[in-house]
Amino acid sequence: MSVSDGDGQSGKRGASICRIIVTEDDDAVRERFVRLIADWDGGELVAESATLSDTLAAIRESEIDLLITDLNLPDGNGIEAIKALGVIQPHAEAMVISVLADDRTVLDSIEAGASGYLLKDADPVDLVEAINDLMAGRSPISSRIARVLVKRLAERAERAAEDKDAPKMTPREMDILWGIAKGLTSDELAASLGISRQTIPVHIRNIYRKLQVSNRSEAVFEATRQGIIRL
Amino acid sequence: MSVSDGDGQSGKRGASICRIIVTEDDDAVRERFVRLIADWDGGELVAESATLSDTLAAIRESEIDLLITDLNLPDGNGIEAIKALGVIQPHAEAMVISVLADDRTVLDSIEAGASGYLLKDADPVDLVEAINDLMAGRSPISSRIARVLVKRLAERAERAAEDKDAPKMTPREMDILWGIAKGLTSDELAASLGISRQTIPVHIRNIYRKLQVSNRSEAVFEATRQGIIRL
DNA sequence: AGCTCAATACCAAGAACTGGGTATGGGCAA
DNA sequence: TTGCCCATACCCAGTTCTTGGTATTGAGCT
Repeated sequence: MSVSDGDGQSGKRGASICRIIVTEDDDAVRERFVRLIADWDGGELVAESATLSDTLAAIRESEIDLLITDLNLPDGNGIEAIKALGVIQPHAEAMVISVLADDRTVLDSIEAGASGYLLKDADPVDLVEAINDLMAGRSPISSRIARVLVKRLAERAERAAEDKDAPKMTPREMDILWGIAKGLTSDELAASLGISRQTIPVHIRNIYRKLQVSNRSEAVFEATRQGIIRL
Repeated sequence: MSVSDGDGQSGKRGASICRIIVTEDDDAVRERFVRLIADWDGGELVAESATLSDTLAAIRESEIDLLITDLNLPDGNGIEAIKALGVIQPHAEAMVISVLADDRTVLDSIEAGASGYLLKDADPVDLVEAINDLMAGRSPISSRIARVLVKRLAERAERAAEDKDAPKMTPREMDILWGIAKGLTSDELAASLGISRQTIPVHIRNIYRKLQVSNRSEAVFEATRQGIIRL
């Protein structure tokens, strides 16, 4: 199946040719990639490299649209190249092609700025389709890798679900809570909500009771910890 | 191309046949899915449904391994079915097949517990490969959908990077900061740190200056927001 | 109709916090 | 060594918070 939804050559780079760097220390694999790009009329290979330092040099010296990189490089980690690319040429995309699939590596790559991540395994990778995906603002990602992302996003939701037994604040109490988090005094709070300054302490006491705290700073801390206040 | 890395029928459900529910309100599309599953020898169709309520009933009444669902249902949102599945049959997997690709919908689906998300577009979807992926603990995800997940994970990293220019607190100031977050008064703080109560306000003022705030609750809020205090 | 609860408003006393000073010693870097 | 900064300590005046009351209105539920 094609997990990618294809719409061909269309891309956010418009009609311009995609300038590419390929970094891969295995000569055979790299040559295969290079040939695929050469046979394709939508991209131009700006540089090919087998080491991190060569790649970093190429990123500094040439304008590119796409970095395709392995992670295990003889002189370092491809993630460094992705980070450098994000700093020097923020407009460019980055894609990982690696055998690594552990959570830490995958998440580090994505957080470093990789938009695509293909697993280098039995299946021969259709590089051109992946490049088209990237240039069209999509993210070609192997299903094993995607699982890591899904797991990560789902576990955040689980934590939020645990917070569901958090005390329920009334709308007014939420106003007050945000106010004290922002450091407003009772007077400022009253003014900003258009109510009497005498009413503020009542709400605050109710908040204290619900959060089982006894002053403003502890309330802010607890409310944040319980996810009632999201940053 | 196959973005999925295939290893065929192997799955974490072992040799057992995969029990499936298909929910899709478009009769033609649903029939196509049903036929694909019928022609495949690795799965058994437990139920097919065109509505949310039928699906919820099926989830309650039948043991299943996989829910394949559309989101736009005549009587509600398929995400509800995914949530129900997570509660009633937590062992089961869920996959979305929808035309929707907006961030909110995608993230809600994943957070509800969907492990796969295929976009219903021009490309005919290879359902069987997607099911194999899911049963093997991988996540078949269209590249347009994957982009949403990548974006979300990357923006969290960006925020963490911004935190690096957070003001540096001295060890003592960190003690004080934690103390006020826990709601201690100056006296309690002095006692717990074994220093004079007169010294506390000095540290607090320094903290205020560094965080550019003017009271305890705002300090707790800012310190939390900037990652100086981790929950 | 009666009940509960959120939201509103007011008063007052005592505790806690804030912001303005000043000063000493210790450690670390230029 | 000098200078800077952290940590310590003290004083004080003014402001704000906390906590104890009481009470009215309207929304929602039984």
